[in-house]
Amino acid sequence: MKKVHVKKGTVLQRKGDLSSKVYLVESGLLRSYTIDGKGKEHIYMFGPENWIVADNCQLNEPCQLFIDAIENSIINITTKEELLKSSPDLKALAKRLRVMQNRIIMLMSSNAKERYEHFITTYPNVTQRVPLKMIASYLGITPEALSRVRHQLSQKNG
Amino acid sequence: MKKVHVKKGTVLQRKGDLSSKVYLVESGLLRSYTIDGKGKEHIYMFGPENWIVADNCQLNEPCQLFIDAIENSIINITTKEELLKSSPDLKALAKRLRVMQNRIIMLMSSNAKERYEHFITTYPNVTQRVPLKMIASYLGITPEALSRVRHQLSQKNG
DNA sequence: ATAATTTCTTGATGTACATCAATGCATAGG
DNA sequence: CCTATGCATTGATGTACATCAAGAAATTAT
Repeated sequence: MKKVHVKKGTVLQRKGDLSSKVYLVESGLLRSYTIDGKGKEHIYMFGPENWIVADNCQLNEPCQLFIDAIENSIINITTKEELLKSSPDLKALAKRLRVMQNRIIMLMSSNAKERYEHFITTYPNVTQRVPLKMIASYLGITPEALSRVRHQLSQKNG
Repeated sequence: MKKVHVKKGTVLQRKGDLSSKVYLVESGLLRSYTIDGKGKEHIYMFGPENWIVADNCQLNEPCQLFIDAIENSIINITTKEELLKSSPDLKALAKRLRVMQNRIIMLMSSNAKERYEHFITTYPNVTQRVPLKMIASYLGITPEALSRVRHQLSQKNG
């Protein structure tokens, strides 16, 4: 747990970094965000005082978010390994957080087709077991829109 | 930790219930969802085998989600109190999960105006400290759209 | 203070998806 | 088995928001 002062504009983490840390904000304001395929920024989270900012990615996998300071800030930095040592229950929750993070990013940056493709790769099992209108409801689109997306995709793939 | 068999269609929790439980799915498939102001359903999560389904609401506050079984299922039911007893660290994470849950529901069910109103009540501090284009980026809309929403709102409130 | 850059606003136009409506297919219950 | 209910698809139309463009206001740097 290392305390540091960072200036407005300081970049703490870049998408693709491997050793993603956990930032506890003491004062100031952090921000985490992604950049989508079209180069558009999507803010995932603001981190004001007492907020925890982190990328819920797999340990040792390239992370997804940029994190920077948008005000001069005082923050405490920890590693995920350290946190896991002190409370191993977190492991189960980490998966859950990861799923939710991906969902939020998907909802902010993907169109209907991308959402559907994301779903069938994430939940290959579930896809076969529920009516399409439920998948549409999960994706935040209408059954009609999903039907048209599927038609489009089936054309393309034969 | 009580193990129960539930039939397809069984409702385990209704929006507004006070004693929201945690459901560990052993086999089968659960679903959690909200119903928005227009009566439209939005699926928050599917819970297949080994998934945990729960409403990340405050203890003793009315919950937000409906939970039901969409296949015959075997599930283990726990209370949140029980979980907190066994690992008190969860408390900090619970807040985080709650924020994320609300965000997901907002992204699926709210238009630009509702998103902005939701933001200023959730982050009254942050609103004053960041440029509007960042708020727009957080809300999943364009700065132009946010500007028009704000214009609309200022008309109404004087 | 002045210039340079960024932010915010406003208008015109475009588009992805929603909504509404009708029809053919499944699936379940009597 | 037949009927009823729900599901998926397709077409026509509507709409909220995106995109593009330009100018005004505010902020930052020199």
